[in-house]
Amino acid sequence: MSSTTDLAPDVSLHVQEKWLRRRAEILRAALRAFREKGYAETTLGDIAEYVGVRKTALYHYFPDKETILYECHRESLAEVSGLLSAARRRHTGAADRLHSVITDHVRVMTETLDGSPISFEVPSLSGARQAEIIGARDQYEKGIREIVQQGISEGEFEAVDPKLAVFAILGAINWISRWYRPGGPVGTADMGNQFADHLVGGLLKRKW
Amino acid sequence: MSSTTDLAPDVSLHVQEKWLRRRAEILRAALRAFREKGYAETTLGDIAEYVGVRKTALYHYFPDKETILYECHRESLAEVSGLLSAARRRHTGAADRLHSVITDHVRVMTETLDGSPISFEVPSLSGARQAEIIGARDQYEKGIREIVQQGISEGEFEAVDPKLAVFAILGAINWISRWYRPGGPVGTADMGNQFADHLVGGLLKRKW
DNA sequence: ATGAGATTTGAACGGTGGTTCAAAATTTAA
DNA sequence: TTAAATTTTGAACCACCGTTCAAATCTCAT
Repeated sequence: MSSTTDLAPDVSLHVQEKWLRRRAEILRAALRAFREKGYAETTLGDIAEYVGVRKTALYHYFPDKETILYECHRESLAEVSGLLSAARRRHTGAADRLHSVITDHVRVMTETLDGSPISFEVPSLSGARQAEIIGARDQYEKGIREIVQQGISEGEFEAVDPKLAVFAILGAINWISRWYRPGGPVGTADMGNQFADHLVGGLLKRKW
Repeated sequence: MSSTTDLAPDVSLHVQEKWLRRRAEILRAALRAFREKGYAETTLGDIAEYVGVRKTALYHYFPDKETILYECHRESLAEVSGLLSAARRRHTGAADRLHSVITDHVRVMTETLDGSPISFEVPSLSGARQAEIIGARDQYEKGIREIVQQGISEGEFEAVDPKLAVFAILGAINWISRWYRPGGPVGTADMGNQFADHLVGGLLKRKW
């Protein structure tokens, strides 16, 4: 019947929605497995077990293992991609914009992606897919760098190397996937704010 | 002849030193391969190729792949483990101590470990080894947390959750392995200082 | 120079995991 | 209810990779 990204045109709406629900379930299970074991050590059997099927059922929804990873990446990026423009709309100053991006990114990491490890698994993608994901990631980084540069130019931030500053910020945020567990003992509703205060505060011009 | 952690007692000094040199070379190659591909995707053939031997030669020096990883972990921890006590000896204030630890840790990451990805590969260790590495890592984190707590208690730092603050700091530092490349375009001699200024500065009590 | 020891190599093994494919099972729609 | 469509399953395949082992090669020490 299906190509594994969408359904045949004559399939009923009910069947389509059921298919999409199962597909989404597989992606959720994959994300969890990748977080726990990494992509390479996760077997299709692991993912299937979390879903409650056998590994070969996954081929009804995805053509191969890598595509599952790729789709996880795309979903993660979709969550993150609007954060910059939202921060720019809401705020004019660099500090407020940066604070907003960080807070939102932490929220996405913890509430939507459940501590997604996806930032780590880029090298497992092949050729064009890897280039695409890296491209989108680099766009996001660039956008944050521009905010930092804005802060420096307007005298709000110390004259740091924006690239290093952004790597530090994104490192802190991406590392959340290493320790954050939904319902775990660490991490509260306010952690986005603490992260942002810390990471933005450290850039502000010192008043001596 | 050898057990793979040391040599037979009657082996000449010359042969011992040669053996140890080769062994160290293998560890260096492994660290590089793990950085580039991750532990799971790195084959023994990859490591061997970097050394210029065949994969089976590695068994003369290490009993299995995991032991290579374990030894990489131990070496990394050896580099990091003295940083806390050094900072405590050198400084009395929390901010100075924290600044010192961060600067030193960044230096170790970039100069000694060439951007070691080792923080990421803990789940690949089995049982007792994993517990050991996690234990040592947790000790280090705890030490940093105590510095942060000192800063809070003495009114030097904002009243943050020390655990979150330390995760942010260690995230930023560990993330270096994702973008830092020896001789690469990013990263200068002063990046440790920028990182430390940023990450410590963000904790300092605000003066309004 | 030579024999012993150290080091490296290549062949082989076995287990694992991604993938294919056809049959079985389940669901759907008339 | 029934046939068609969809979904799941299990058997099988094969490539790959960690590991073993004995032979080949190299190095060392006398």
